[in-house]
Amino acid sequence: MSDLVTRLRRHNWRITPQRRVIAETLEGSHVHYTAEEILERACERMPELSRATVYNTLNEMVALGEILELTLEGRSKRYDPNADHEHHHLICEGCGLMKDVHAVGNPVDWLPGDERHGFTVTRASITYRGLCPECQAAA
Amino acid sequence: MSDLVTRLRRHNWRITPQRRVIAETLEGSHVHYTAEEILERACERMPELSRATVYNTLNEMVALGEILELTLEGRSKRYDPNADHEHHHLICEGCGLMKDVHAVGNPVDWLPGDERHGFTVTRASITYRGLCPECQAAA
DNA sequence: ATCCTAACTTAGACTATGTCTAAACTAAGA
DNA sequence: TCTTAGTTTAGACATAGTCTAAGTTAGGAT
Repeated sequence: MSDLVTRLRRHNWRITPQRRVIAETLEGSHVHYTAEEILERACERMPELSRATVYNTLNEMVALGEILELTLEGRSKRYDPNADHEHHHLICEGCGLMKDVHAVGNPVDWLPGDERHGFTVTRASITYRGLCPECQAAA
Repeated sequence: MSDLVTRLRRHNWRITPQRRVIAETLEGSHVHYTAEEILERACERMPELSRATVYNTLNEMVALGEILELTLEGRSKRYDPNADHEHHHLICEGCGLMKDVHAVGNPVDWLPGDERHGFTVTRASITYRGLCPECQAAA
């Protein structure tokens, strides 16, 4: 049973078969898929599912705050079902592998007042880069 | 005289009129333009400049390490001529205004060893989000 | 100076990613 | 059953960026 589906239902969101398949595809993964990858995987269970429904559904889940949209390099956005708790991302510069990570402290605190240019700063996300164990071995 | 042009020349890079215009357009700005914006502005000085040359030139300058490519939300990449010293970005969630900022300390130090999953972590960039003074007033 | 070659530039075709539209379908209440 | 709002669909459209093939240019060799 998908916990994401439960959370979505609380928003009085109609849980159609299409939306259920998309939510379960997202949540069942430990990597962050692109919309096209989600379409491809969801179509294995529901072949008539359309591209537009996948894009619409992902955008709506982002708007509801139940999943995160990640804009990283490479061309396409990726979707992270883990919107619950603060986390950052660690990306391998060799192969593109991505991991969720947790940093100590709040990065907002590391930004001095005179660097804020009058902004109210509400959040911060950190993208760490390096080489994963496999790519270190290959180098 | 463009300092970026000087740095590019050191890479034995042929400085053509097109490349000079692109470099000077980049460097003259305090905002980070998209490739299309650079094309548009550079064309004011050199109307026959082609889109392909702008994209090629920007990609080559990124590969040489002389400018930074920023992948932020919104659909297009932006280019930052200030590759020299470490800095992060602060973005207004209201209007999209972006500022370069400097945080205290090195974010790599805030990532505990057991959160590194065996990666060698070489760098980190922080994206701060909030509301600029104008958007606070409007809210 | 002229030739040669490699580097550079160009227009436009092509690809990838994502949005929009209009029509059809579905579910729930009157 | 009828109505209505919400949902889904195919495909057209939009945008960002890359590729290709041909033409141009710069600079070294003769």
